[in-house]
Amino acid sequence: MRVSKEKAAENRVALLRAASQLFRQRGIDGVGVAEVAKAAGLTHGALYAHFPSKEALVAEAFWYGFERNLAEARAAAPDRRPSFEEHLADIFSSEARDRLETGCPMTASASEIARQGSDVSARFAGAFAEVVAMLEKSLEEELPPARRRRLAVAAVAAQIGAIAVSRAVAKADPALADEVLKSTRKTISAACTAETSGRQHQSAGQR
Amino acid sequence: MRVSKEKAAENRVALLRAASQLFRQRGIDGVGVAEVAKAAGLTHGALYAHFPSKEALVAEAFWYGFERNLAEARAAAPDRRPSFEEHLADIFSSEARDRLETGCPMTASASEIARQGSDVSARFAGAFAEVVAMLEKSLEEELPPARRRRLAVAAVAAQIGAIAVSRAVAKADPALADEVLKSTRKTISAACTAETSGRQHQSAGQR
DNA sequence: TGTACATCAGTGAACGCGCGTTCACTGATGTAC
DNA sequence: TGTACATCAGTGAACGCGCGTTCACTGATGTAC
Repeated sequence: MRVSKEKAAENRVALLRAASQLFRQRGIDGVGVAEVAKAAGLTHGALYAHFPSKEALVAEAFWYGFERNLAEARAAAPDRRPSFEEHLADIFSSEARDRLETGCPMTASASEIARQGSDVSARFAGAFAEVVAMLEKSLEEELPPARRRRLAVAAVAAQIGAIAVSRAVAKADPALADEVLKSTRKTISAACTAETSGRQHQSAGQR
Repeated sequence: MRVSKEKAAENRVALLRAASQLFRQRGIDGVGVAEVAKAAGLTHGALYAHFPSKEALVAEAFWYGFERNLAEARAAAPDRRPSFEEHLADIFSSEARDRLETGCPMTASASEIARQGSDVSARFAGAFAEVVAMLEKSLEEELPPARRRRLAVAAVAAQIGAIAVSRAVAKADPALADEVLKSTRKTISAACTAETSGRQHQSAGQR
């Protein structure tokens, strides 16, 4: 039976939300289209009225989950811009690790993305660039542009690795899981301090 | 038909090698037991004479692939111990990124491991600890134990993230893929330099 | 050393199940008059 | 505003296929005499 345009749009969002959460929780290959549709209150056939294939759903759901988290983070602190250290405290927290199905889609699916199509790869690259830009802004008064960018890129990559490792060892060695987050965060933080203070004499010897 | 004990042992290794390569290349959920058996020159039934379940195969294959790589790396430089910087150049290289099916099982499956059982988690934790120990040794003359360990843990976590991100964005943005490796490596390297030179005054203000 | 036989690695059919995708159909929505 | 009808979101059966696992069977190996 046909459904109003508003209801159809709602259903589309419900599909994206269900897909995004399930993919983060159990992996892209670990969840079928029928389960996604069911979680959204629909049948699998309806899904194909909104997305041409699972691959397309994966790409859109990745972006949906990412943007939603980013918007939420921005809404949480609307007036002031968090410092680099505050960002680090946030993204390297054990809460960020334990929040699987509502966490960042990049950290949830990092090693699976490489096996997806170029659409998904493009979305991942876009999300990565947005987070890097956010961190760069928090370093505006601390470092010149090139060094800001280098540190921001490294921080995001290191965070994705630290969370993935922390999750991977959590079952077998919870203490190690916490240590990984703490050590990686402190090391990125130390690199930032080093760049900030020892800027001039280091740039002379580098190239 | 029964087979000699030597042949059976060879077959077991063939299964582990095939499983290890295929899982790294196409993901744990992306490869079935029948395909693994076929790649090893056997039928799927034979696999269950060696491993009680796919989960068990995953755990053993992970460890097999990891140990084999480590042994190879050690055999490549038997007389001297590589420096920290040499390790970094090695593990953050674009070759390490592009060698998917023979690369490190940790970087290949990072985000998938969290969804596996505790056997696999334990193997991952063991592999992580071995690589950390190797890096710690390369820092023996540079830093006191606690700082060695912190930097080594951070370096391995950051590397796993950098390779995963580099692979994820490679299809959509090859330049970004290279930048991620380079920036993360330089940042870890900078943190090492900072720890080495500014050791004393920093440890006083810390705790 | 030669023979009889238990062992067991490997085969391949079969199990129930879920996968992604297609499609004829339904019936409320939205539009044209 | 009221009526006729085209549109199309959503349904659910069906497609071929591969999944992990089980099991009766085969026949060379390895052992006991």
